[in-house]
Amino acid sequence: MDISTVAKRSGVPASTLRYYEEKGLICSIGRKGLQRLFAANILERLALIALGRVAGFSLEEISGILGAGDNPDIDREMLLTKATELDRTIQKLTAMRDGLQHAAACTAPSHLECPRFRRLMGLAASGAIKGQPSNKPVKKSQ
Amino acid sequence: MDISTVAKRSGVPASTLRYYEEKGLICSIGRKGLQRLFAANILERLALIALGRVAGFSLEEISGILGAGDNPDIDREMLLTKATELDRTIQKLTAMRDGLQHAAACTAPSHLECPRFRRLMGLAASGAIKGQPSNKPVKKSQ
DNA sequence: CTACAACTTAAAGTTAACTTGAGGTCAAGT
DNA sequence: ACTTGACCTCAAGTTAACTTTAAGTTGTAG
Repeated sequence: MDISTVAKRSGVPASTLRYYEEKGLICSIGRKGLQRLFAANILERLALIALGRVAGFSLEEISGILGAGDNPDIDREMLLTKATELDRTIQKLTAMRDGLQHAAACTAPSHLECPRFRRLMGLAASGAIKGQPSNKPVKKSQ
Repeated sequence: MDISTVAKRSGVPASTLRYYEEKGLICSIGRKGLQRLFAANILERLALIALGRVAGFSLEEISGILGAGDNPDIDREMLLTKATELDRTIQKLTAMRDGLQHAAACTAPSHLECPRFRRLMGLAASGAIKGQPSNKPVKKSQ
């Protein structure tokens, strides 16, 4: 597949694909002239990268998790650490989701004054602030 | 409370507090000379902001959710939209957490070849790539 | 009352993750 | 053979979210 095919099928712009290659997150399987050629499994890898991004990992961390090369043997302990980290995040997000849902339905004048909302958020927020707030959102794709 | 007290108690640096105030995410309740004074509930608000950050919302979005002012009446539909968005994220992260945990235990040469891993990730990744990948990680706090 | 540590503002600098632009190459259709 | 459009590289630009720095002000301990 050439780069524009990958771009079309994955939704990831060609410029980003080149950037990812430069960063070692993906690699082309060869060239036809100057044009990069990618294997079919690149789509899967891009999906995993996207997934890592929404999980709040940096490209560097993702590179660590996925392995910069192809199938390096991976630090299993690190994987478990990431899984645990993710688990804490999931718990917070769950509380936040519930909080948002409740806030949408709640009749309290300000949801900051609703005890239910406060309890839900308190759950999530405890530790949120001293934890590692490591996400930074980006322009929405499209 | 003065700014350094807030900083100490919340873990959010004073420079960030000033930045958040400038952006309208928080507001000081007054001044003693030039020094900002904050109400006690600022800590709660900061926790909510931190929470929003790990949920992948931008400061602007958080400002929208929390209300720029104090207790404006909020767009309930937007809250539900955010909750739904969050729910999809949670599902992806859950699949990813399970995938990571499995990968750590799996004996397959590369987890990219382990069918269980692929199934877990496939679940999460479907839509991840065409969805709105709106997270961007940041330097770890501390 | 004076020193000074801690605050203030405004502006510039930093980082990650991209995107854009200029200038060049090349495979493919006519 | 020649044009064309999609690709290439490399460098510079962009954005969000901060941090740092420079220069100035101030509440409080001595």
